[in-house]
Amino acid sequence: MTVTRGRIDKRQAILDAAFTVFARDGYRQAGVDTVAAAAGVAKHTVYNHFGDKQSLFRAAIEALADDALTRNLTALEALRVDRDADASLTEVGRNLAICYCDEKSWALRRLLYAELASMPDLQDIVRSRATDKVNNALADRLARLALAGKLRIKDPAVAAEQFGALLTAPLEARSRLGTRKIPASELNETVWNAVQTFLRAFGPDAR
Amino acid sequence: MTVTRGRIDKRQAILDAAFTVFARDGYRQAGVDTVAAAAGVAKHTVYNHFGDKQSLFRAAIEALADDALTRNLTALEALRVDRDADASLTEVGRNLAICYCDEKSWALRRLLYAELASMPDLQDIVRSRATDKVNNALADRLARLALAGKLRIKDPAVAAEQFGALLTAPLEARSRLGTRKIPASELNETVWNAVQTFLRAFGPDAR
DNA sequence: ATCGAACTGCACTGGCCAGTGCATTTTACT
DNA sequence: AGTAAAATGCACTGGCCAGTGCAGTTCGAT
Repeated sequence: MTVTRGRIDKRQAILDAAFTVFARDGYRQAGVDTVAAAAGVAKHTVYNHFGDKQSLFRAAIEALADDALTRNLTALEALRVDRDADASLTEVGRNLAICYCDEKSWALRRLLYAELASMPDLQDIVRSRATDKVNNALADRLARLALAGKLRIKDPAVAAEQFGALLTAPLEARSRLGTRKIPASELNETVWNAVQTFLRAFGPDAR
Repeated sequence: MTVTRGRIDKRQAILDAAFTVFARDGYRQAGVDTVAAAAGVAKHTVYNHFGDKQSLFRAAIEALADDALTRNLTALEALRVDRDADASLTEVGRNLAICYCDEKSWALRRLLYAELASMPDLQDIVRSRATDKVNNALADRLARLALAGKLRIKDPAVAAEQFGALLTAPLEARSRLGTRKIPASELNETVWNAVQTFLRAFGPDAR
């Protein structure tokens, strides 16, 4: 049915395996042999599809970024004008926190950080494919809440930046850069702290 | 005068060179030969002092963390009860921002992130030597401001965490993980944004 | 002046791994 | 059934680098 189905399947299998192995071992430590084995594929096949190790890595990062984007955009959908700001922000906060603490997200950030020096463009790729879009979407939704009189916001972009900051920075510290799983109660508390502070600063009756 | 002075000097030279080279090339990519050359020392001397590459790396990280601690604690000294909260917070914010954006700080975070998987204990070392102490010191000072009626804070630890979040997360994004130098005007603006939001949430006339 | 510890220069081993070549087999499509 | 593209298995090269061994030199202390 599908054209060259076997080929496409293998490509995806390699991509998945590459992510798993790179996330576990890191880019340098991971061997192409290991990736091939994890994908159930001959090493040659990997090279046939991706040319060299670096291209494979890039492809894996890009796929990961796209995946993160859709998950984050979905998380934002809980932020609606027709809802109570407090409850809505809390739910979005929780959703975003869960995305942020996902094992895949941590792996992506780790790999990015680690190879920042040797592949500086990777960061731009991830930013333009995921981070920026999520921030913009969040700013858009905050702007609508502000228009509806539910928030007092001068610059939606700054507000979005700070909402993200109040969420992610504490999560980063508390999860110890992703090496510790945050218990649900602590996660909820962190989200609650972020939302409370955000609302004190930007809520409808903020000074 | 000093016992085995020559030895101590070499040790420090190696440590400095190790930091420079590791920061530039990354732990894996950096060669011990390169470090030795940068220190003006024979490779054997490096092994005499530090045993193996990993121990050298750990020692360099620890020295870096200690250095960061003292710089950050100094930065906090601008936060005084006898000053205007706004001006005081802004100055501390600026000081901390400068520490955070320092090339050494970025190098430390990068190396930490990159080797997180292979040396998980490094993070604990850095946290206990630097991060935690800075956060505690900040929380202490905020508590004194609160006692003096200049801030409305329930939990100083959370307030400190969030002040840090409002500062560092935007800086991380805007400097693109340290690969871009933030112009002074933008840095000031970021600090100002953070302080304004913090004061709206925790200022004396916050709701 | 002498002794010993620390340092040097150089050559070498052993392991790791990206990437290649080739002969063979499987798969997809006609 | 036949064909070409894709995949496989395996052996191999070449480069990189941590760590060692050794013979000789410098330096600080007594």
